[in-house]
Amino acid sequence: MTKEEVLKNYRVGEILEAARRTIGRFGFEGTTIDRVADEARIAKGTIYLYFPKGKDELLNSAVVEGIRDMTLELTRGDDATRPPIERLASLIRSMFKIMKSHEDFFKALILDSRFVSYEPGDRRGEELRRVYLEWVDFFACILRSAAEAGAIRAPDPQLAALMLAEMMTAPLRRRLLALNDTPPDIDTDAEAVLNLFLYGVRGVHPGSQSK
Amino acid sequence: MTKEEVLKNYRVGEILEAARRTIGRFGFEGTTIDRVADEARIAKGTIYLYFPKGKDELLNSAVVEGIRDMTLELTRGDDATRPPIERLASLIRSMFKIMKSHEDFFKALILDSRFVSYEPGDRRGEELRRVYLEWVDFFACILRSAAEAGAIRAPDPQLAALMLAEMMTAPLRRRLLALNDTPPDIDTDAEAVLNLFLYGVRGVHPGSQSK
Amino acid sequence: MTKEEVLKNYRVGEILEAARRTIGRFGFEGTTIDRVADEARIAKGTIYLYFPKGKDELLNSAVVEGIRDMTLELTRGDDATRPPIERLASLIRSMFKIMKSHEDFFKALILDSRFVSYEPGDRRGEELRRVYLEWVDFFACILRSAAEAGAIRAPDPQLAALMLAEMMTAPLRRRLLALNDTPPDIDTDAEAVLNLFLYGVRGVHPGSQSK
Amino acid sequence: MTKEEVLKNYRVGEILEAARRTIGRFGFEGTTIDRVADEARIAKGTIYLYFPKGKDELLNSAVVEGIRDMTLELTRGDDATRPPIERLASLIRSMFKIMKSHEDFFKALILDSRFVSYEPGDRRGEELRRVYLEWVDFFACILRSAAEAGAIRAPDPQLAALMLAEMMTAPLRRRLLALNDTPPDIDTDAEAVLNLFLYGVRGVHPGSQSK
DNA sequence: GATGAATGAGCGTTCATTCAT
DNA sequence: AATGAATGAACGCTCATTCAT
Repeated sequence: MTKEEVLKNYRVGEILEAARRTIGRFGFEGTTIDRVADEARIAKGTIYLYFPKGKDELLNSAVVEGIRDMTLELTRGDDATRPPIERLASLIRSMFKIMKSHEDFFKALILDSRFVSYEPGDRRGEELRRVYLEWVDFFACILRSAAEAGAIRAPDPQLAALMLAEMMTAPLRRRLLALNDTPPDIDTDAEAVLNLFLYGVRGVHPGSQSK
Repeated sequence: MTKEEVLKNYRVGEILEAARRTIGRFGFEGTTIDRVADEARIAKGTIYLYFPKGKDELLNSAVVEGIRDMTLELTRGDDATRPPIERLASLIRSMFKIMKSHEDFFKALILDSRFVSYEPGDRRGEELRRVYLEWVDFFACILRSAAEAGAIRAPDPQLAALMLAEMMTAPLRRRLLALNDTPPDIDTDAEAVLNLFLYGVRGVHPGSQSK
Repeated sequence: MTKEEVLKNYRVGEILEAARRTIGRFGFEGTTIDRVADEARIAKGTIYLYFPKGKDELLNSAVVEGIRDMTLELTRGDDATRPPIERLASLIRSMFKIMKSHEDFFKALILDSRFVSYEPGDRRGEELRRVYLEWVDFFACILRSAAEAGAIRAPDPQLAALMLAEMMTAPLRRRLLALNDTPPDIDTDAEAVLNLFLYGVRGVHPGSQSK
Repeated sequence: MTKEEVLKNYRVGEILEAARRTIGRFGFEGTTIDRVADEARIAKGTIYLYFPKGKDELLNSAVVEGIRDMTLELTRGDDATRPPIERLASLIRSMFKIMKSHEDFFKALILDSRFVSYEPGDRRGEELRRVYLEWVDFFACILRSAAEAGAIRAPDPQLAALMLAEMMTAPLRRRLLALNDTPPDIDTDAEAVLNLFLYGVRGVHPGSQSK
């Protein structure tokens, strides 16, 4: 990679990060090119040097990269050799940590998203779909192998993964909407999600299982 | 209620419905006062007679009323005397039917929402929070009483209800993002959600439970 | 025509006139929507109520209507029963008067024109072409009938008409470029054009013809 | 002239030529510094080394030089010893050839020109005026000497020359506006212009002159 | 009350110009 | 001298809001 490309990548990354910060602070609706430029401490016109297709492309890339990074961060701590249930438990805990560390961006993503305003077939929508699908499939794969190992029962692993993904947003949503007064720490939240996902509300709790 | 108030309520309701149709058709971003007025077959200025605080107030009210209506529709078919698990099963199925019948609006709500662009403390955000909370609490109550009856285990019924709510959006999201080729019918989806919610992926399936 | 249509036509006319004044004052390049709005003493947004297709459409319409008006004004003073040469002479004189009375707009039209920036087949270009052609053909018809009457010789009346049209811009261009110090009055200019067009530089001058 | 000056002149010439090509391809409106730089295969900033006064100066110079070159090319084929009418005829034919060979640039010049957007007194406008005047005067001189020789009658040679210049654009304009279906070749066009200029529509045609 | 024409602040985008390298 | 990344003023256009009718 030439020196120019390195610089360009660096700039693109900086702008995307500024975009995510802006989205986190002002929401998607409140994210203007001016604000992103301010956040990135560059001039408005400079944005268009790196994102000639304009605002939509920029925001889309920011979100796509955000999800991609998250997936990477998630998989970095993953150990495929461990038993599937343990892996799952560990991943869910990691996920909560990740969500915590990008809280504002996630808030916007969950509560103010613009996931599929695109016409079906629009390249940008496709990209977004793909990266989201990758993330879901990462979980779905684990579930599938766990099911094959007989550790769990999952007739439709993709759907189960999707539901897991949604479940993980629940505590965040609760916090964001301030529905509870004293939010539990994220480990407790992670436990709750894992628990419900594994055993359901009727299932036998590992702890109570004993006896 | 005076005759004027009746008329006013009627108009307000019509406008809100038009707003929801517009949101369903064009998404939140594509919803302009012009389009809502067109959809309601009234003049643009008239909207400001009934919503003097402007567009945000209108959209917020439309969403709030939409959720409220949904909650009402849901509770209408509910029979509090039945066993909690049966109630839950029935409610989840109803929920899928309701989502199906307002598919476009739901799509916008889930994928293109603008839930909390409001500053914390903003009255509109509060209202939205409250009506969402009511809906969640309706489920939470059922879960609590089920737990007290020993039918389920739910240390944090509100969180469980929230997770259930999120889980129900999973099949819809899958359909909307076209992640699967041949979407199952809504009854199958409802079963899957109920199943995971009750027994988790490790739990004993009712069918397999037997023996 | 309803009252609304009358009002609308009036507004459209006012805007087009303002556009022509702006073109006359600032040239095509210097004509911005803001300036046209200022000139018409209305708000910028109002322009878009009457010209929803935007600036290009507006400027195009302004030019088209300008040429059309000119053609109308020209034909108003025309008497088709008179001998063709006399008609031609009279029309040329009228033309100079008209150019004089819209001098600024004409200046822009001749020196700063944007006649065919349009892609071939563009509706706007077609309209412009048509109205220009109508104007040229008006002269071409007169020339053709004169030729048939034996009064003149014109193997290609349309080309002759075009050349006449161009010839008439010569004195204006001379004035605009200030190529001469003391511009002759427009009657003298009209005479010169008529003379050259009728007899050429070698032809027998009516005056010198005598002898 | 120092070596540096030679190089500078060479660069200036290349840029001006690139500018004319760009004007020919994209019109005046579509001519940006970026495109000229691309066309000249130099960096954008380099243009400002040679044209520190900016874009207007550059485009103006390009046009001025274009007209100057054309005048030079025209005079190169001229033979001042021949009888004036013959000279004229030959020059008109040359002119059509020149216009043909720079068709795109001429098209822009005639139909999309920006001749006098300048304030009166602006140096650039003066330069343009001067070079145009030179071109016109070249013809005017021929006409004057022809008149003195008694070959033609031209009370105002400059105006006659201007009209001749305009007349020559008529066939080109006809072609550009596609007003005729099957454009005649340029020799026919040149004949038509010469004929009208010499004899007018009433004049005695050389052919019919015979008797 | 109801209307919709009018408004103008604010946005996304372009591009002539500058200047550090 | 040559570069091209960076700049920001200026433009076309949208749309929430107002107000005379």
